[in-house]
Amino acid sequence: MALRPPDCLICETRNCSIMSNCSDDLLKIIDEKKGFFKVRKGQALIHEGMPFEKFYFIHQGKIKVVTTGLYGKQQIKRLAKTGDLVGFRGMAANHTFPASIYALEDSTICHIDKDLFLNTLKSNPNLMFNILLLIAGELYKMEVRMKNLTIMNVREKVAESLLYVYDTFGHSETGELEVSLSRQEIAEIAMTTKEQISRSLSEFETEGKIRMQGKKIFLTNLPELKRMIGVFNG
Amino acid sequence: MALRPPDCLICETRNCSIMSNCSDDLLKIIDEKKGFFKVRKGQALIHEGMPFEKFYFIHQGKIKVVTTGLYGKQQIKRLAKTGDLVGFRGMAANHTFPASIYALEDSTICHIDKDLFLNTLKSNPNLMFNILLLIAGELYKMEVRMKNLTIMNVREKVAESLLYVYDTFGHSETGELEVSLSRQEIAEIAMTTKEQISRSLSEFETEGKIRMQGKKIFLTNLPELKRMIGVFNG
DNA sequence: CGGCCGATTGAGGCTTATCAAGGCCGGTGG
DNA sequence: CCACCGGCCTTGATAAGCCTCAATCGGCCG
Repeated sequence: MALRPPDCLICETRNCSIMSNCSDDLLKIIDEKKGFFKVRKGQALIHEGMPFEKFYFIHQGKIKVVTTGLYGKQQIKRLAKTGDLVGFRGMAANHTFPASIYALEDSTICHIDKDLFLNTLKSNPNLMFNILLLIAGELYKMEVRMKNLTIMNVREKVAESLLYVYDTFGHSETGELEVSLSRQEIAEIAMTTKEQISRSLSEFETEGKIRMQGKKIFLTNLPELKRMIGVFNG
Repeated sequence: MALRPPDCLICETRNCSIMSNCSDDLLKIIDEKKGFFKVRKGQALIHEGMPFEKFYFIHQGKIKVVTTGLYGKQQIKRLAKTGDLVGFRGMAANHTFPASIYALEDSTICHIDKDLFLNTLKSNPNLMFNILLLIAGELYKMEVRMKNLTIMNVREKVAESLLYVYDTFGHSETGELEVSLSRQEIAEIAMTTKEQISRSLSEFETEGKIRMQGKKIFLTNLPELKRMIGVFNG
């Protein structure tokens, strides 16, 4: 369990991440200044309300972003995985983190100082433009999700959430979701209750839309699930 | 009703808008290339699904951003006014506009070519950084709003929507909302029905939270409204 | 003055959250 | 190896909140 940080220049996530078109010189600076740590499944790497001081990259793993709303209700705003940049919402939210982030499995995290990263951006318009596109994309996805969650009924929200997990964390060739989530966690994604998740999943199984086996969930009929939420092109 | 476009260099919205730290040279280029038009109350300036080709600035007026969801349900995603940049979500949404935009009152609009604006950004890191912060701010606000709309009950959503209109479009010294919205429109902001809006507004009036007079709505007790939605600091 | 459109108010029914009971499964200790 | 325990999941019953439909009201304009 060595804590030797990975080398940015040969990081396996470099090619797919936002840093893909970052020059070697720039990366070398980031590499020297970056921090690195591990988090175990279930542990938090960011606590809601903490001052915003760093940007975080998921070097390896899966995380959930959780906020607390009225009456203490928990909501999973977002899921992220290896290669994703997280925590940048602190930039806009009065320089505190608007949400907590928990590891869904043992994960490794790199982080760099806020000011260093922002200065890097300013001296590198291409990188900044990529970040801009990234954030604009997040905004677009969030607005679509908001539209869905405020209009859909429970069954539709559950279907949408399953597809969201499927798209975000991937799946085996049998359609099995590559993450283990409790009913409560799925409920916090779909903005409903754990009982409704149980009911909907049971219904979906009898309707042949999914298959369950222990804690595993297989999406065996994607077109049907997509049709439920108004996606008609397979 | 002359259609002479305003001069960017002396535009009254320059100081408060995103273009505030744009150099005169840059503004001169934009000024020469920009388009300008008027739109009457109720008319659309952007139609959902249109190809994304321009960025739009509200030179003068008030607008609503509307999307259509499952079963044709309309939702008002956002309100904007004089000086605001609108339409940039098309950037992320596969280069089509994800929403329609309607004028809430007679308004004047400036627009510039997408590529010209993006090139301007790339050659001006400070401006790009401001746009980045703007978008990050929009993302943050959208996430807060999503949390609210998915957790709150109807009364709370109506209170939240009234405060949103109040903050966005301003108010007279008597607390009167400076915009005229139908019950249906308020419902599309709060994600409920026009009947529930009627009921909630009547209740709020008897509870002394607001006052109504014809089509006018006065927010006469802000602290009470804010307390309803969990804002305790006055 | 009449008609039309939006707002209001009430009644009914549907969806969903909540509460409660029972089942399943994995872990632990006898 | 088996019994027990606790946590999570499932399923059912109930109740509350909300949407829908419908009737009435009120203002505005022709």
